Amino acid sequence: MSGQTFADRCYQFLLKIPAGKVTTYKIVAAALGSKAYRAVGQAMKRNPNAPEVPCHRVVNSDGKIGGYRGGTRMKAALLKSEGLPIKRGRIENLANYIWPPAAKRQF
DNA sequence: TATTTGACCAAGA
DNA sequence: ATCTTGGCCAAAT
Repeated sequence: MSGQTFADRCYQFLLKIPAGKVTTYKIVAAALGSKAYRAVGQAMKRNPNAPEVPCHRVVNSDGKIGGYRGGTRMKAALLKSEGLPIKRGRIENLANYIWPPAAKRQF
């Protein structure tokens, strides 16, 4: 069962993310049971299975867009297309769009 | 096998 | 608010 690499497991997790939601590199790594937040991003750059994998839905923990193979500018445009409020290269109310939903109530 | 690399994160000399 | 530093992990070279 563990025939896949860490990167492959990341792709599967990203596929679970619904449109309009985003996640952070740290969350993905934690969901896989590791702290390799850096290895997650590395997996995208090295082998971005794109466009099969929505790697554009992964942002930084600070709500920043983070990096992208095609440029942060394009990544922001894609997220905007998903309905995410991006201001000056940053996502506002990130906790409201993060995935998986952490807080029980976020009013 | 050892070294280097990053689409990161958190804290602050 | 910004920048710097250190740490962290897996995959590539």
